[in-house]
Amino acid sequence: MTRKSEDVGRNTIRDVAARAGVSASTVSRVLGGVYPVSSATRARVTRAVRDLDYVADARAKAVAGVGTPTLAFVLEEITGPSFAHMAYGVEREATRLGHLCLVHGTEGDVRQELEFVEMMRAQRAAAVILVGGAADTAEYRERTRRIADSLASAGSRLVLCGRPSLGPGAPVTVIEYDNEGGAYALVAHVLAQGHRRILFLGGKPDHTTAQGRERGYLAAHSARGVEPDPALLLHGDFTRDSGHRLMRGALKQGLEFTAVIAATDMVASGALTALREGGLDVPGDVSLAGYDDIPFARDLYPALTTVHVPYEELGRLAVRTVLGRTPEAPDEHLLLGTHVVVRDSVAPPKER
Amino acid sequence: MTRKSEDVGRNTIRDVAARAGVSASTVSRVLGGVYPVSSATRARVTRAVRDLDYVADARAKAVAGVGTPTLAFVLEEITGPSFAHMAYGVEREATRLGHLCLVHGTEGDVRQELEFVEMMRAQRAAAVILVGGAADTAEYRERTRRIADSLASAGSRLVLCGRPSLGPGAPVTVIEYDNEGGAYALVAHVLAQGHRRILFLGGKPDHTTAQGRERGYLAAHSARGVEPDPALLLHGDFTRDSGHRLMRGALKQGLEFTAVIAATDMVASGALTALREGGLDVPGDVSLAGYDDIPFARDLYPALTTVHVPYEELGRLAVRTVLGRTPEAPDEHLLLGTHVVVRDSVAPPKER
DNA sequence: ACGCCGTCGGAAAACGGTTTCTCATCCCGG
DNA sequence: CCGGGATGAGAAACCGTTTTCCGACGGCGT
Repeated sequence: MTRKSEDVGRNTIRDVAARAGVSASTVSRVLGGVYPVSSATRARVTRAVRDLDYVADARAKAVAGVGTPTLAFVLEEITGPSFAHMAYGVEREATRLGHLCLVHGTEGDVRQELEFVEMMRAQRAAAVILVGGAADTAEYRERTRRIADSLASAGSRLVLCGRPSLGPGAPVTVIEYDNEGGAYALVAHVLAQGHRRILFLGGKPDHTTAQGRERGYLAAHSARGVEPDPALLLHGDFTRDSGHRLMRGALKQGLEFTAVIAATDMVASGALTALREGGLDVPGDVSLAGYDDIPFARDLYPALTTVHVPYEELGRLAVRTVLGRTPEAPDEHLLLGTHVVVRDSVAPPKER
Repeated sequence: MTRKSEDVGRNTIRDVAARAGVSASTVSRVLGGVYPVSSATRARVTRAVRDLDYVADARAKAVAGVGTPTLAFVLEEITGPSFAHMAYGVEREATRLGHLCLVHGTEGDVRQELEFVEMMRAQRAAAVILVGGAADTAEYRERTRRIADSLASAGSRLVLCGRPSLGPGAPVTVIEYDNEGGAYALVAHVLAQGHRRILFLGGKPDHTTAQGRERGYLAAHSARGVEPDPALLLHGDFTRDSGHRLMRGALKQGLEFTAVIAATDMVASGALTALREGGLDVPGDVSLAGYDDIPFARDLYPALTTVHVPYEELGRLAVRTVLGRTPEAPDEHLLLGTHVVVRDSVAPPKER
């Protein structure tokens, strides 16, 4: 049962051909499947292949124009739980469809992103999926537009996931979730409980994801006819530590509020700890809500009310959509829904 | 300042050569860097390259024997926080060293793992990093040994990360952390607080990571001269839900214990919620500890005492080590330390 | 007996690069 | 005026596949 491994080693199709006493073309044909080849020859070839433990070089196949192209997934932070779920969706769908999946973290650095995209162009990747917000400046649009064009010209397609879309006509696929809508619904829920002074622990001011959530916060207020106090609008980033720091600062500063909305569950998680350290009970003294619905949200104490974002589905959809398109297809836009998950961290404000 | 993009498109080195009025060899040399080429020619070529927005096909380069090989990272569950940190380490170190990084999730399925390894062999990947425990059966060893050999023969090297190592002589690099030692130290800590009946929420019985932690649990007991009650040794898996279910079962069943050790922080997280649902205070009524030190551990309430595992470093080391080796190098073994992180979830048992 | 067609397999050209060989200049000293 | 070493650049071979093109061979109908 054990394989004759006398002769293993990095070997080519010609080695197989030699061992089977046929030409390289024949080996290729046997392996390829369709071309008519006599069963005797076929047997000899498959035998040789097995003996040598031969696997065709995928890169050479790629050059010859066969073989499935790779696809690339680019995010800011691999360790973020929400990004991890997108990555999961992308990877699962990619392997389901038989594609390899490259991954790259940019650490929010534009230069790294650019460099990586260039490498993907060289790899002739099927698609490059860029995820996560960005500063939506004119410079961003121009730069990303150039990326999209150059990828398209190299035969790859750019996918923007939760990123600001470019002007119309760019060869780009955009997959988004209803970011602002989720925030709106969440804040509306908190307002409906009777809260009127809601602290917002936001992200970076020029980060589009942060901006969208902030817009939702504001829109929900004005829909309800309440004027939000600008002093309650804080900025940091999407990390746990930011939430902790911001919350601690707000407490020390003596800000008045009865509820806190964190821009992400991570932020909420840090804020929760800070509240606890400040001796405050959640939701008894102050209500708290997050965004993203990461798996841990329900194991926090109290279980965190938050907005569910279909991250995995977002990833799956990104690859499914892009693999159907020709690289030069015009821009298209998909929007997935979000919804509030009500748990235990939001309650009506205390009477005073 | 804008690029003349009249002529972009998937174009080859020959297109560039034609436009610059030189031969393909010359273009290659200009791009390659070292070969002497007159500055006039060089200028013309670089100009043409820029005009066409040309990038050499990385796959073709690979076939020709230049270009940096890819490396692959295989894990069970991409979304697991500890795995995510390893992935982060691997990816960071890979890009630092200029390598691309493929990622693949097996969902614990041996067939998927095998298929993927075969693809990596075809890709002529520099290394395949397999992470996460496995059932350490004879069949496992034989299979993995075969994988190692076949990868080595294709010029790739296998890295086992937190996985049972094979017999000596296998062409494998093994990077581990002190799994059992961490569990030992943690349980010793809990015993030192005075606990004598410690519930263990373990993983799958044949999973080596789970086994190691279980061994640590037992060893710490016997070092202290206490006989652990076998009824306190439960099995599940490494998920949050498993912890929740197991804990709920133990409570319902009326098991007696004053402390709980969970096989992972995720398990602890589920267990914590179950304890709370059961009206028990942690650590007032029962102490709780986890394993992995995921970032969330300190935002649980109470902050979770756990064992820190240097996951990111593990990943970085895996890459750094393997890229220095020739594929056929004999087996080598690295062991990283772990340590207990004392937080608030463990206290002395209640007087009774 | 002969032409034709279908089946099978080899030689050679592609794929997009790099690298080795080879050759034409140029510049210099003798 | 001529030999010779740099210097620069093209032609051709190569990397490992696939695919096109073509030839050989056997069977069949007329």
